Amino acid sequence: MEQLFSTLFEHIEEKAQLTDKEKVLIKGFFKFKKLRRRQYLLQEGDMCKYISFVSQGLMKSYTIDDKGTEHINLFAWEGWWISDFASFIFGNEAKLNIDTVENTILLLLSRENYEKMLTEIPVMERYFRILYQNSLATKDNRLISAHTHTAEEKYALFLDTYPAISQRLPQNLIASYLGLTPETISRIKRKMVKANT
Amino acid sequence: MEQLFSTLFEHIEEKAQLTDKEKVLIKGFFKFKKLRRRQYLLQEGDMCKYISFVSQGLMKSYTIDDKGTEHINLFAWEGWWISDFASFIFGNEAKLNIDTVENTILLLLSRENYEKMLTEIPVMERYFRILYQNSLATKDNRLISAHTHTAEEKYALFLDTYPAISQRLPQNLIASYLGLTPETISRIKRKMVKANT
DNA sequence: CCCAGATCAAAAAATAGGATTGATCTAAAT
DNA sequence: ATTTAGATCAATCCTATTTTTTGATCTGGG
Repeated sequence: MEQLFSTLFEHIEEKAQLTDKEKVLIKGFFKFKKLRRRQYLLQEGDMCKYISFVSQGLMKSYTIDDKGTEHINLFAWEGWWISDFASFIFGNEAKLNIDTVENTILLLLSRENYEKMLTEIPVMERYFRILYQNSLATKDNRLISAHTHTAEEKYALFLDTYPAISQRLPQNLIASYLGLTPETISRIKRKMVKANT
Repeated sequence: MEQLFSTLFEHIEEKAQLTDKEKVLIKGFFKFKKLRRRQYLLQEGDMCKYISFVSQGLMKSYTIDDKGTEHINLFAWEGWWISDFASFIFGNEAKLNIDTVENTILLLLSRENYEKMLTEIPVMERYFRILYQNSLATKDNRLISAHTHTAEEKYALFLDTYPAISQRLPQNLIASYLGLTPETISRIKRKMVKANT
């Protein structure tokens, strides 16, 4: 119970200092949620009522095209937030699906508690400002990479950027994230292995 | 789309007559939900905002004890309703978990629409009265059986009472429903086969 | 016209879910 | 005290589902 917040506090304290009093307050704003592997947190068309902090586990958010293919938008593991932001902020229907890749424990923050927390604990303004700023910056990277790199480069870059998480992901999900087919990844791998021997 | 309501209308019309006008009205009160195999509909601690009619598929509701063992409360297949009734009616936190055994299509009825439907379509009062009355009666059966029958009798009775659904359930779930271990069921089966040869 | 990568179909490999078996253990009923 | 029904634990087996790989063929942009 206690320990589930430690990931969150560590994460916050990378960006802003917290007093013990603040920590106690913060805890009060969150709800727990445990999800088994491959469970939905959010489906397209639902309202996204929470932003969720991953305390343990691994999730993905994605869209599904007309052909039924998943396009992964984001992976979130320990220390990441995940939600359909447009739906959470503006209250419209979610365009994203979110589900778990591994069994996951989440800390949920409702819109109401989010606002409350920001007014009652001003240092959290700073935390979220930095958080958003960072994710905006990486989102740009992602778009640039999509255009300028070959399949092999994208894959190598992914392994390089997220070595730990690559281990935890089946490679068809990596493919979906990179906008490639699983077959392509498989062939790239074979080529890479050969090149190394 | 149309056809998803046919199970519901058939089920209602076993208990009360409906005009075409009423059918159109009724449709308006429901939302669809599609769930893959092994997905949650409801978790302990959530609010149960809907009662759900199973249009296709198979679900279970259950509690989890301190040791992490599931105790199945109810199976619901085509033509059954499922929910955490206490949570739906009184608005407290759900004590039950509900998830799918097979891919399932549900018709969801919110508390608000439930009330509306009952006032706007009085014949539905009769439908639900009979429905509740019947489930109360079977619940008694269940309790009696738990005390008075041996494992073998319980299992045989289950197969006999729900021959069709037994086919669709893995036997560890039947075990959990009957308050037995999977091993015990396995041994009973072996015994029964022997006895028949 | 070439080539990176997609698409389609099938097969192979890896995992996960379920069922079975044997070996104890326990509590209630004789 | 002893029997017995059924639980518990651990290991193994079987089967279904997921994931990866492979080969063959197609496609659109440079």
